[in-house]
Amino acid sequence: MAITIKDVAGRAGVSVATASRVLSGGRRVSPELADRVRESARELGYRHNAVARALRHGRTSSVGMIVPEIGNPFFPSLVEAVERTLSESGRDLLLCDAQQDPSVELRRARTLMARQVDGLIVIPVSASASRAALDEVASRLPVIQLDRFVTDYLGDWVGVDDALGISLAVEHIAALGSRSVAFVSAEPECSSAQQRLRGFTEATQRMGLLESGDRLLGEFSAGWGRAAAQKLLAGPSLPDAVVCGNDEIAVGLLGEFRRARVRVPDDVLVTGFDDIRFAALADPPLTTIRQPHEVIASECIRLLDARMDDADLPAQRIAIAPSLIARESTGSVS
Amino acid sequence: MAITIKDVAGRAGVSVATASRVLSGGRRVSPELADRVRESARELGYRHNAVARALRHGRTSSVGMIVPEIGNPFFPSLVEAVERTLSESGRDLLLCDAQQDPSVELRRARTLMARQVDGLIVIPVSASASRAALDEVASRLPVIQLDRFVTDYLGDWVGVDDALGISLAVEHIAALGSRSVAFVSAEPECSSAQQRLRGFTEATQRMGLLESGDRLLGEFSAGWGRAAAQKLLAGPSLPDAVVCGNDEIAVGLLGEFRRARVRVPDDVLVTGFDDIRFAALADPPLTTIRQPHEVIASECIRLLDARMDDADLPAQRIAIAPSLIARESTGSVS
DNA sequence: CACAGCTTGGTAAACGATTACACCGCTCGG
DNA sequence: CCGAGCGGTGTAATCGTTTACCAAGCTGTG
Repeated sequence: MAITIKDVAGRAGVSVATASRVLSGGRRVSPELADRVRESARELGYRHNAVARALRHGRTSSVGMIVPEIGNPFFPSLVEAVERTLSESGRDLLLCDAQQDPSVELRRARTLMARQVDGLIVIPVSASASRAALDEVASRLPVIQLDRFVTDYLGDWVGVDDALGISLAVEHIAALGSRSVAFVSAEPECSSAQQRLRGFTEATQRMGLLESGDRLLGEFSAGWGRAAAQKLLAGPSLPDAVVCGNDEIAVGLLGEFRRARVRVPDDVLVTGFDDIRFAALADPPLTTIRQPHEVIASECIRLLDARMDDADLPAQRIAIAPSLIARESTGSVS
Repeated sequence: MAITIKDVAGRAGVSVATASRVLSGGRRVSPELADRVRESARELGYRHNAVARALRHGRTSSVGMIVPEIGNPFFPSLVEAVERTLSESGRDLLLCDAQQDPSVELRRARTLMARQVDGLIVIPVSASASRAALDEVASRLPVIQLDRFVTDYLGDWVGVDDALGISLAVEHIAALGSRSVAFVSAEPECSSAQQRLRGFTEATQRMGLLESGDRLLGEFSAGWGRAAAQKLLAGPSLPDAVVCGNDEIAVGLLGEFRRARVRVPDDVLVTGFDDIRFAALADPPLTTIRQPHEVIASECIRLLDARMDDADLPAQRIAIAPSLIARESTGSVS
């Protein structure tokens, strides 16, 4: 068995209470005893047992996080930012992957609750089907929705202003002279998809642009971007610009356009969303909407802490403005 | 306060022992009492407390994992596979990011130990500087090194056979007629970089290829790929092929070649390593070495479990063969 | 000089679950 | 008819820590 505080106390010739006070800084302890305890702990290689401490305190100093699918290149950067922010206050992250499945998401939420995490950060898989998990958790724990939210669910949320982001993209291509524009995104299953769609509709109307072709809604993947490009190519004429719901779609689309010898940006402008690591490396480099991960993560933790402080705080929804990163896919920089 | 097993027992009119036996299946309990307990638990919305259970059992049913940098696109897929594999046996993953810094890595290892994880999976940041963390942990916990390993460290490891992978790439480009080949990779700071470098040296010698230009060693990033491409372009002549240490480097290199109007594969062949999500979407699609994540993850957990079973098992090093994925960057499929 | 008040240490009770052990009442075999 | 054995239940110890409470000793003041 590992060294416990009892062993440390024994070797130092003090009671466990004193040892505990020295090691986790409760009350004052006389210098000589404190030294003896520290020395003894060092000699024995004592390490505190966070499980026992958590049981006693009723807090684990850990936060759970459920992500729809960690393999999706946008989420790791958010996870990284959250993990870093938490570590600044000495807390750890328990990460779970929902495998894009609301029932897995619910199971994960339950095990995280069982592990007594102090709070939960959820990027919901679905705007509707994730409600069950959130409801169940929220009755017992502080929960913050990150990035995406559940429709009509009254809870805290922090994320990027998706509609604004898309409108930045639309304004950008309009300013470059585009008159007709297509939208390739995901079915409005999660809030991001919904808000981006709404943002697109509103912005195009506001700016008096022609919507060319149907809105092509599939999923947030390069494969869908490819398929959508084929649909566009099969149509009577290409739009002046294609606004994509995320970068993966845009990258897939660019690949298909390239294969079909459609030149970007000469023949058609293309924009993405998220500014994932590879957006700048695409061919051509992708104009996109950047999400400020660090800000989003730190607002998320701030909100979580506020909620932990006061469960009766009114729900907050914090939408953070993204920014447009102009690259060659919308302008001949070369 | 939350509902405890005491509340459940009280409401069902039985002792906590009986309630516990019903709820976590210890000894047999008479059907009527069992029903009463289950009913009472349901009515009260009882959820067990995994912290208390862990303290009692001395096991947490959780595994820690330390990753050099979750933002690096190769790691999330490994994390995903590990998480899924663990969840099959009802265990959770505590994920930590080492921020590419061995001292952060050590701190993370310590907090994971404090949390009493049942085992630890480490992708070491450095082949030398990560030793301290591993030594400290290994004396108390089962540890498996994943993907990378520490030099001369006697511990379990599971990963891909890096040298073999590179030799696959070299043989591939040799078979396509290349006579001169450059190697662009990272400084041999971690074992992957070391093994890939060794694999390159051995394979080129074995096949009698000319090594063109110096080996260009920087870091595993697209930025370095770009810089390396510029160095190659500045040289007297391009090699027939460039073998890259990973996909990010290759993608950066492709971008720079494109800008310089060097045609791939016509003027020069390029290969990557890892088969990250974006490899197939690069321009041209990247020939690369695929790592079988699922196999690696499941072998990793198998080894971890074996180690947990018997701490005295001799150390195992499991190198899994990768496979070559041929795409257009080494052949004019179009 | 006596006593209030402060400091410092120890004793023991939590935290929530599991489980060794004791006990009770039944059944069944001799 | 008695005792052994067994199935089912409760009591209480336990996991490692923190901390409320208590006691003892010391200081300083009226």
